[in-house]
Amino acid sequence: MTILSLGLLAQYFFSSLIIPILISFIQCLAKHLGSPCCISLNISMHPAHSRSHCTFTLSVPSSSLLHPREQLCDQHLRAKRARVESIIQGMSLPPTPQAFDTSQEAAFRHGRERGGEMPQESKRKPRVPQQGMGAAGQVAPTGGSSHAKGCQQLKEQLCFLEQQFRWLQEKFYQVCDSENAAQTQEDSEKVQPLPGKPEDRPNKDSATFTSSPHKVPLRRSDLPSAVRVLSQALKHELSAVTSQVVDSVLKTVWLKADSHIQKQHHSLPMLGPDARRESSAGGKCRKPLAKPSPMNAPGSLGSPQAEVLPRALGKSLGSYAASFSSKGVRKSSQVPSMGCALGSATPVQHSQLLSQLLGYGQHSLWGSDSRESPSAPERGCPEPLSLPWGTVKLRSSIVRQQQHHPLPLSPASMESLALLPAGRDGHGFAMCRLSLTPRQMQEALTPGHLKKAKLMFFFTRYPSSTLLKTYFLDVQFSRCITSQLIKWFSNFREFYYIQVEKFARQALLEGVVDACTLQVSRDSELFRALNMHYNKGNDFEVPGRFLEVASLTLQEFFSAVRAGKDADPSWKKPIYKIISKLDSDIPEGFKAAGCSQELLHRAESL
DNA sequence: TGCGAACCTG
DNA sequence: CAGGTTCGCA
Repeated sequence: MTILSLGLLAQYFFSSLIIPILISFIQCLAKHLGSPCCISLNISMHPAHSRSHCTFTLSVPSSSLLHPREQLCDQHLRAKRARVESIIQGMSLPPTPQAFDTSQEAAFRHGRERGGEMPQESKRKPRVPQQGMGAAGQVAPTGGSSHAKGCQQLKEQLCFLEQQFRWLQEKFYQVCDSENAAQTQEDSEKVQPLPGKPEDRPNKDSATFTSSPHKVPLRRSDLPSAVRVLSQALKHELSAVTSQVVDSVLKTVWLKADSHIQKQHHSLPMLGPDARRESSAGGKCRKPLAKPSPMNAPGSLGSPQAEVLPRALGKSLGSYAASFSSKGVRKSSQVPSMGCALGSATPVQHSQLLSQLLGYGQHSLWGSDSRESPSAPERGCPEPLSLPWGTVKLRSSIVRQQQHHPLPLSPASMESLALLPAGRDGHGFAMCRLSLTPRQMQEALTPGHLKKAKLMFFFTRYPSSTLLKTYFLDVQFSRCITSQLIKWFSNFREFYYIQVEKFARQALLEGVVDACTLQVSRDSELFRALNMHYNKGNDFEVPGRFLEVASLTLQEFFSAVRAGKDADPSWKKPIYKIISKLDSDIPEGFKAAGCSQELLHRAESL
């Protein structure tokens, strides 16, 4: 009996993330492979350290594990890969479709149908994944003993898995080490996996894991960005590995399930291109919001997160912060509480994801029937956190609802917004932030964020993505999120320019001669239209600067139209250029955590 | 070629 | 407001 003992990363991530997935899949796999190649799964979680340590062992009959651990080297993997590739080549034979029999097969078929990407998938040429996915993935039955082959494949999967975990573990410590030079030696010792002595690991891991994940963040309450790097690096790696695990195990089961299957082999659509695309570093996200993939959660952060970090924004209170009145002092008790509550929904969500992928109902194999995450404190965890991942589209309707029922904020209620602790520098926020798991930052934009963005438009019409990241600190930025925010402002500008142009033409028709006479005041129709759009309910005092910008925009459009420049298809470009230089600083209050939530909460409570 | 912005549409 | 397309730039 060969034991693969996988020393895991901090329980925080694995017990809630990886373990449930692995357990579920391997159980599924074991069930499917049947007795001759039975897999015994032994997961021991130390009760005393249930939140800090766990051991995960996979026991596989030695008959199916032919290679010693030493052979996990790259050369071996390459050899296997070459072999697999040769199999694939010999596999391109006429398919012999066969009906699915077992319930699981039906489930897989279901999952594939749900994926709905069969046609494209079959066209897609086989990917050549980087992390050895190929070795695990595309093995086709050649008609021999499927069980034997299944076991062989399983063995390879496990080897691969172990390698992945080890790599991930090292990654983790690398980040930790970079954080804490004092611990470098000690940690690096622990990181070194000792293949020959799996039994040694639990203790070491235990010692390490009980300290690192908790100590590091808490000790560095003054370094949120550093912790952010850590968390995001971890998320990225976890996602990648998880995705690969899922892919490889599913493929094994799938191939095992239908030894006569054919074409579809190339296209195992189960996880489809989405999952892979999402998990691959720097994966595209062309349609970020159309089909929110659950897998986009933590790991789709292909973007260099380091970019986000330089948050040492020098910008002080903008010259227009005056638009927020500034009396009264915000009580410390009002420190934004957004996201502070710990959500333990992760495993559940993963299970749901897996269930759906496999075509199971929500109440099946994974034993998860709760749709809602364990309720987080209402105040601390507003709506978004309890929603399933990435349901941005869903939220759009929420936005609409709320926009149709605007609840005006009293000027007084806005005061505290301006006085929110200046972003993450508030101690409470820093601590809160550090206690967030990667997942507890918003992974999708909420109605509150939209409202905030609209108000920000009064200050900046052309925010850079960097600036947006600066002002949406509670958002887990990904390529998708960034593009959505950018898109929002694009839409805002579109509406803005359309309105201004409309009024400019109207002024021209009304016989206005001097462009300088066109001034936008709070009484003007143009302002009302704009205010209605960006500040519905008039619960925010629009900065005077915005009136100046609007006036200038109006004059520019007026002059351009009067000069007949609108005959040029791109006659607006020069105007855009002018206006883009008129952005002003955004009040620090907008940076505050929970700012966007408060905007809505306040509206709701009034 | 990839990206961002504008443009158009629903 | 979001999706899709086009265009210009690097």
